[in-house]
Amino acid sequence: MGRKPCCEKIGLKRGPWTIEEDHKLMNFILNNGIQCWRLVPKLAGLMRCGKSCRLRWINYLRPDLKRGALSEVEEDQIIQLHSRLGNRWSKIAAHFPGRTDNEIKNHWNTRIKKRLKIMGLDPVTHKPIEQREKCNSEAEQLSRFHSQREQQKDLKIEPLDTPGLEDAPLPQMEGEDSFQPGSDETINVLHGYEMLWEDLDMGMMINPENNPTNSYSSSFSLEDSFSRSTGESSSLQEDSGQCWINNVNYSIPQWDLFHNVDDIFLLKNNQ
DNA sequence: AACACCCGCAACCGCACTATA
DNA sequence: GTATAGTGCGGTTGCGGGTGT
Repeated sequence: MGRKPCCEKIGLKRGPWTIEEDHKLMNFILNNGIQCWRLVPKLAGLMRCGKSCRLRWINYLRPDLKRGALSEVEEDQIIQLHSRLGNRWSKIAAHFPGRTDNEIKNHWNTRIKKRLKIMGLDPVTHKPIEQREKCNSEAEQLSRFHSQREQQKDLKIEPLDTPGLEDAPLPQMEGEDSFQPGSDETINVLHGYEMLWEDLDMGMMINPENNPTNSYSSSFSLEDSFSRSTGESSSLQEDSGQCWINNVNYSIPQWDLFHNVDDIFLLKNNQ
């Protein structure tokens, strides 16, 4: 059948949002609520499609968003939920107030997936990967590890698809025999693998977060605005937020005034 | 200092689902 | 029952910053 695009695309702006656009969208929604996303850009004076506005609001401008890196506990919960729900990110995100499906999806794809693979777990099924596949994966890891080392030493290395590796026993965890895909025991297995790998001095590979690199969006951040209104400041904000403050000067709503945002929007929508 | 590569994240795209005429 | 509009969701892409050489 083929649906029409949600809006006329000619002449519409794409790409990163500017502070002015954020400001317009925020002001409009706070004053009028959300009734029809298609009308939002027109009424708010934005050259964007409704879909883009919706996404920007949900993923970035919503006042109840929780910013900052996901904690290890949250990460474990995501793994648990993923084992039950699969890639239903919106359902998973529903368990984390203030987190967006996009954020969780990104985190899964960039970190958790790798972490599980390195631990020998299939990120899709949460089952231990087939022995051969696992060996290959281990071989890959070892290959990278060795090649980095050997590159430093400028030495020739042996090929890694040696029979010895294939015959190597898989790490056996307690209760692994009774492992059920999708069960909560996934977490136990994860912790078991972590301990094992840490014993092998591979902790840095499993937990790259041990050496985190602070990243932040150059776009407008509500966390920054909150910090400014409350005087709170994290180390991250001192770097990014302060820089932002120094360079941008415009008024934004005081988010701590909106204790129950849902009520506000429901009220608007019911009018 | 310059370049290449890697990684994380915001944003886009297209399909699916639901409501409605 | 069918077509269409609106919205939600998941997969993918591309940009920008960080890191290594």
